[in-house]
Amino acid sequence: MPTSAPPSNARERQKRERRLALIEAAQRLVGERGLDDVTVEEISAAAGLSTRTFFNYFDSKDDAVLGIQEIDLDAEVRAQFVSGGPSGRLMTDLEALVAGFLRNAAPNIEQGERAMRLMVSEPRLVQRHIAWHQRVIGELEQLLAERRTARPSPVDDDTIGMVAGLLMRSSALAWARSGYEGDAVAHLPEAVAQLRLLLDD
Amino acid sequence: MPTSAPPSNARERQKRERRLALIEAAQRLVGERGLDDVTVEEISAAAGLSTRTFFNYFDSKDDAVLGIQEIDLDAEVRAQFVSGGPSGRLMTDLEALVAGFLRNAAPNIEQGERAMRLMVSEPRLVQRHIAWHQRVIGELEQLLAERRTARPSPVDDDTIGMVAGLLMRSSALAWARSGYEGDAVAHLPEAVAQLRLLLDD
DNA sequence: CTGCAACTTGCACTCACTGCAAGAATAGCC
DNA sequence: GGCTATTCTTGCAGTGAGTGCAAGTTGCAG
Repeated sequence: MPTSAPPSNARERQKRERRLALIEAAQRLVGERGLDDVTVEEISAAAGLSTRTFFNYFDSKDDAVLGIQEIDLDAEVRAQFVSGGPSGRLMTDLEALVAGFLRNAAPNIEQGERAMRLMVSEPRLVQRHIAWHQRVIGELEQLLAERRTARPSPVDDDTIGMVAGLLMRSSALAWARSGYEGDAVAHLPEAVAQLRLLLDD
Repeated sequence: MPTSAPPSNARERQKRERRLALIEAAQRLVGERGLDDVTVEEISAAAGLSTRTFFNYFDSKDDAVLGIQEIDLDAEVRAQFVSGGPSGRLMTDLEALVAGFLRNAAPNIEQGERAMRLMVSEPRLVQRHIAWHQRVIGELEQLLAERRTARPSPVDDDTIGMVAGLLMRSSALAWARSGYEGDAVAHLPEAVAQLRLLLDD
């Protein structure tokens, strides 16, 4: 028996299934008809749930299409960053941290890919995707405050946060550009390289 | 007679006045009661206009609070960037271009400042602000495509666009941090410096 | 003064989203 | 198995954002 995915608990399993069903229905319908020609009612019905229940799972229609969920960073990655690691060089450690977030971003890689594809045709989703970065950055800024005691930096939190957001999106775009090879994390180094290239003119 | 602000045209003047009245009312009411406890109807009434007219001026309540408008880049700045200038080094020229956008971003500096203040208490506004960057970046990506013919670059458009967005927001934040000294453009070099500092670890 | 174009407004409508309270499913305990 | 506390779903009623349309109103040009 695998240790990872299925929590023996029957309640948790159904919760997960319903969540996935909603995302799946949302992505399919929006792909067919467009974001503004699909109602939450239709999505819910397609997933076999009530409209009201939809909003127990997602804050908005857009969130469901993107499959947005809470991000839970690995405790290990978190602890290492806070204590000034793993390398001691901020930019390098930031890259490791972003990788940690990206790894836990999408539980389902196909849904992540479909979300990326839909962003091309529905620009509003890009905005929501970027807005989601904000939440991650909020989490990150707490870590930064803690890390500062261990290892101060002259760079302000805002800049660090924005660069982290940029790297997440840039990785996702590189992933898309590659035709969705591997996962987004695999394209993080490429994102960093592009950024350095620009800064070095 | 000044060449800049007042277009003798009576229609244009009233349009501008109504627009400003709506922003002013929106910012005041939201400052007093919070974003979710103010309706568009109330804002419109406070500005002496109908609800329907409100939506002839702004796409959403949030846009009015931020005073968001179309960005019109100076033709000169635009032409220079497209033809590979002014310096020929991409990062430097990008900075000049961003300065051009920032200069035309807010016609009224006090309203810009109030918008920044409201973003602190209303996080949703930050998201809308960032979403507005997206529109600017859309404009910018066209310019990039044109510039490429004059002066190719190994850096992809997405990265350049995101860095431009980062610089705009970073400048605004530095401006806020300074206690709103001068305008946002004045803090652009600071934003660039912070970014370089981080990249150089 | 007159006809034209731009702008405002009211009206009716759709739909996202929320709070609440009642009902169904499940977990855990004996 | 049966009982109870908890959690989750759902219906209902409501608020308010945002849109299309058609009818007025206002400023503009000749």
